[in-house]
Amino acid sequence: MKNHEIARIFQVIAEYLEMEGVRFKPYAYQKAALTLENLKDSVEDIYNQGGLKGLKAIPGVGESIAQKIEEYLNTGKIEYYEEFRRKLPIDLDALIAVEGMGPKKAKMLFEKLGITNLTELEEAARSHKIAPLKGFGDKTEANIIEGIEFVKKSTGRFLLGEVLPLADRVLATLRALPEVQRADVAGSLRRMKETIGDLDFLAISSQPEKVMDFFVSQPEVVKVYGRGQTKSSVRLRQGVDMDLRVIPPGSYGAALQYFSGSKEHNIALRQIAIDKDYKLNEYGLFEGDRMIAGATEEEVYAKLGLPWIPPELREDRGEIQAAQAGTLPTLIRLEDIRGDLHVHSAWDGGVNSIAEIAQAAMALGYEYVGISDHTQFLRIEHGLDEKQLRQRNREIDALNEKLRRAGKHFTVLKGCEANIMNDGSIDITDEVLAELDYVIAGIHSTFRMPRVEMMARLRTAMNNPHVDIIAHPTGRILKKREEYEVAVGELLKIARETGTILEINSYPERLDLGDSNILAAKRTGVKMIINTDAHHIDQLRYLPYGIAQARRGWAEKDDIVNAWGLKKFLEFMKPGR
DNA sequence: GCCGTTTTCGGCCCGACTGTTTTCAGTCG
Repeated sequence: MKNHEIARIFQVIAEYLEMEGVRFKPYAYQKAALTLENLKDSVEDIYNQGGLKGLKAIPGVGESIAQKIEEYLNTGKIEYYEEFRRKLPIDLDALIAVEGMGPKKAKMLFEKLGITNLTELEEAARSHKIAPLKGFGDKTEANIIEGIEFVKKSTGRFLLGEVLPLADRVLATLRALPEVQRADVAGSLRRMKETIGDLDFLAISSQPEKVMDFFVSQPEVVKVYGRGQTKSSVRLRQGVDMDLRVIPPGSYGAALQYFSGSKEHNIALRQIAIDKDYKLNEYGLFEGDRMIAGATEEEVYAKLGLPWIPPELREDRGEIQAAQAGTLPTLIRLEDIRGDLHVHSAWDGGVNSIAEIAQAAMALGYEYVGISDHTQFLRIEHGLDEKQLRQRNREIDALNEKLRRAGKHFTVLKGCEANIMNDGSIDITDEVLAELDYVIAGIHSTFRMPRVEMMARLRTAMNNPHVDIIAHPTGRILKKREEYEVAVGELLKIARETGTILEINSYPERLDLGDSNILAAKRTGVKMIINTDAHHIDQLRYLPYGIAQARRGWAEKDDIVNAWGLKKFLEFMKPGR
């Protein structure tokens, strides 16, 4: 799909415009980029069927942007963008990925020091060339160095949400090949880790040659590292490396186990094999020279005296002991989820109407959906004030009435994503909060607060009898920003004491709480909720990423409040309303 | 550059914070 390519270009155009200090236009390009990113249909199809007029029907796309899409579809480039790149030939994306660096600073550093990329930025910062510049200083320079270090730590890894759709596509194509009897994804992707280094595929095939031919000649391959009988490695245009191994059927389970990892889990498993005088490797489980298991994972685990362990648990975090004791958790599944409670509507600048959201949620088989628009503090997100919240509530009431009359067993809940101010207070009056079905509260400003103050802030918010759920509790942004100063142990204790639910946010950059915090929450007896934070109905499909985190954190149905029916869910909300 | 149940022009993207300054520019949500 060209949608993503064009969205990316629009995003960079927005940054270039920002750089030049142009007002409002960046917003228009950003909005168009967001819409394209989430569009279900390909712009090629839309253009082929409806021409320029069809493109202009896309929200946020007008005359000028439609023409640029047309230009890209016809020529593969957009001259407006190329012009910017000639004028300011810098790796803008990489530079502003550094926390604290924005388009303006990037421009300044290019003009004064000729900095075009991360390496040059780091060199300049380390040799103290940046601090003396007007508008910069020692702290900015130190922050840049810190930011670069964080970015470097996470380079080479991709978000689960970035690579999973890609891997699914490759896997589906592999499985469709007549020469392939079986194919699976292994590695950290199978374990659904939040970030992925590279993709490992395994296959059984009677004609490995043909499978390898296919693998190395996929349209997105830009580099072939190697092509052999049993293993090939390639790099895709998206920057991801992929391996494919063809495995003999008798070893397939052992190989799947071995290449799924984690390394720590495998070491522990091999130790069990050694204790039984066996040997375990990627070819099978051996007693002396005799293979006693290998075709399936189940038989490998069984011969080691263990039930099959779900890949998400394979981190040597106690899953082997639990398996031995027969106490493995029954992990939460996508099918268990009854509703999504963190969804933004057009009321706060999201894309879709509440009716559209309800429709989409029903199509996903949900029993309820909660609208959680931003509140007034977040002006940029068009946060609602009390009056607007009430207006919106009336719309929801009317919609519920309509659904009821149509005989639908579906409920739209009235919520909000309120802001936790620096002192822990909420930016909406108690009176209006009490009129909602539930309240999510989150921190959206002043992240660099010292730990003691941050915890006091959170404690105050969680003690508020109207605050039911804390959104993205640690504030981390994967590959971009560390957690804010949260003492997770203390947070969990307060959550338990106050009956506050902690969110598992499914947004691919967040996945917050993360897996180990989820496990800690479960052990503390804190309830959680898996939400998408969707700003567009297509983002309701982010939920599996949150489910994956929850599964990695050992969560079961009982731990997750939106796996409960509506009545039980509502009864669990605080009695402050 | 987009958009319209007040508008085809004039709004939209505001407010807090940080780090730099001595009144403000840049960044972030």
